[in-house]
Amino acid sequence: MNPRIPQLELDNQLCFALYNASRAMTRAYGPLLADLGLTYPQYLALLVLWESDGPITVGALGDRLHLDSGTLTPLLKRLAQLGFVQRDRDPADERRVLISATKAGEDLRGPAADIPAKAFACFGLEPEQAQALKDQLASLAESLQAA
Amino acid sequence: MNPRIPQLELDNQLCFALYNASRAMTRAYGPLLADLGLTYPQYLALLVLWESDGPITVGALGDRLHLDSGTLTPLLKRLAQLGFVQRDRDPADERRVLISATKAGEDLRGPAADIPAKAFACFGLEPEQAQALKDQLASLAESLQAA
DNA sequence: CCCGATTAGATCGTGTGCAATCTAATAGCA
DNA sequence: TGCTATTAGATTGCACACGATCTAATCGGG
Repeated sequence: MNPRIPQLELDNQLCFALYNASRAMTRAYGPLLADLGLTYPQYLALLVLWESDGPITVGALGDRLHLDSGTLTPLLKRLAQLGFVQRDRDPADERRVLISATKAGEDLRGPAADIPAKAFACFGLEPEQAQALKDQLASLAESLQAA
Repeated sequence: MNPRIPQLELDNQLCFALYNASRAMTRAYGPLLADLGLTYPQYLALLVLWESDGPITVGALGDRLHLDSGTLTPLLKRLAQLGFVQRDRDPADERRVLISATKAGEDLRGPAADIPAKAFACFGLEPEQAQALKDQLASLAESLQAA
């Protein structure tokens, strides 16, 4: 009935492969993060906080994760509710809100350190392959953001 | 202050590269699809309908896209509201809902045929690279779903 | 110093994702 | 044939994403 249009077939779409793999990855992290009481985007926010030298603004966090305040504000409020981060107005510039990990947030770092290896075990990839794939994806994201 | 834990650094995470690239891809498709009045997941649903031989159930659509009824039911209702698909109970099995593209939905196929090429132009990749990346992502998704 | 422009977050509305539960319909077996 | 188990979708609740708008605070030129 339908004339085939090869470039529209789902299995030919890089975009779908990416979309599907990304959701599969998030699902794979789910159980690992549930042990810590975190969602995947919350985990990403903590990764940024853990490697930052002191408090950072919502904007800086957003630059790093490519998320805007519409996403981050409620996410950070939930993390604060859970006791993992603090949100304080910057006295030097009252427009800004400084985010920092609390003691409880810092204490998640230890258990979290095991997660990447556990996840990696599900990838079915050699370390070099994973590295190469990561680099290709970073490069692709850059091209897409430039356009 | 913070001891560095390399395996927790954001830039070392394949998961984040994937998450970020996927969102960048969806954003890149946004303007192209807005011309047709579609969101990205709605576009994916139509891709499946366009290549299917007649009406398909919600479940079959979900199998193809790896989405459950909690996501698909409202998405398909919106597509129906827009006039692009029809939802009919299967007379042979009243539990099932058959989804089919309407005339208006079929008519989107022509303009949609240009979209993959327009998107591809933003990838900064050679066709063989894109193909290889797609295959790697499909393989990764399969490993993740198996685990 | 004042005022218009910019900036940082917050808020709102819409549309996914997804787990959990619910309901109706079919299947399958005693 | 009845009854229980299963199945297909729908519904609910929660957490993102993200465009658009709002508000308060700061900046910068005159």
